[in-house]
Amino acid sequence: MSRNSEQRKAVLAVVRGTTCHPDAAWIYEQTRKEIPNISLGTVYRNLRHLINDGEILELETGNYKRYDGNIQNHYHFKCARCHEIYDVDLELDNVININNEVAHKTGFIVTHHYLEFGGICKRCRET
Amino acid sequence: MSRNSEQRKAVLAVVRGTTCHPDAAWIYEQTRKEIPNISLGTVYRNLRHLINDGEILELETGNYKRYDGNIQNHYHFKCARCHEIYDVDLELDNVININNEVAHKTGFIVTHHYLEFGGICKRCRET
DNA sequence: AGATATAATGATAATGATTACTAATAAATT
DNA sequence: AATTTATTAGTAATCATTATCATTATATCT
Repeated sequence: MSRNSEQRKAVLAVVRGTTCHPDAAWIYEQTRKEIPNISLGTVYRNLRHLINDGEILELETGNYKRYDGNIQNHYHFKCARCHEIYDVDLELDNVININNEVAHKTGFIVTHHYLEFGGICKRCRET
Repeated sequence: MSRNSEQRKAVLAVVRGTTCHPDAAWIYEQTRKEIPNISLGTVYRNLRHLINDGEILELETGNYKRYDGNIQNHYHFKCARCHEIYDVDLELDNVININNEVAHKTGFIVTHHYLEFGGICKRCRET
């Protein structure tokens, strides 16, 4: 049974409190401002716990994982130059029903989809 | 300048010759059937080279990377139970223009998108 | 064809992110 | 208060990937 420790609350607050899709090292640095002696292993353990509970999302980004406190359905844009991940808050109505379309054609159970755009972000484009 | 070694040709042939979206270890095992003393580092080096040349694609899958010899535009389905990746060869006409839609709304340069479906595949569903 | 330059290789060491381990701690229950 | 057990800090271990380096092989240029 979950005990909702101070460490877990701190990790969740950090992930929920940003839109920068941070990695574990950044979350570790931030939580240390509240709990200076927190262990990096504790951060990883609580991130996994929060993912299993559906409280945060995990993003697969090659060399390391990043985390997202926004569990609402939304899309991402990843800049190929600075590697920053931006939220794409578009209402893509024409994307909504493609789960059903794929399910029908493949015979698979389709529960979700992940859509990520790639290119160059505005800030990188202007420099 | 590229020298198109036997090792590179073997790695490319292996990645092109399957639809299973293999990881580096599997590609290593397969190429060893042709070139028994090939080094794992050589496999990694050539995979990276082929990616930079646009001859194969790299898939980000959490703990390790997987590779795709199909560079045509297509989508994927990842089974949450067996973790197999299937090609989704649908013509999703309504998805084609979303790059432009996102570019217009964000001001970013949008060159591509990656769309992955998730759920349970047919084989896992039936067992 | 032979000489030269340099890309590529095999073997192994190093790296970096993540996970496992362990003894100690702290919170819920009795 | 005693007991149970999840959680922690600290550290070691793991695993995929990358870097290093001496050697080999291939393309290019006379």
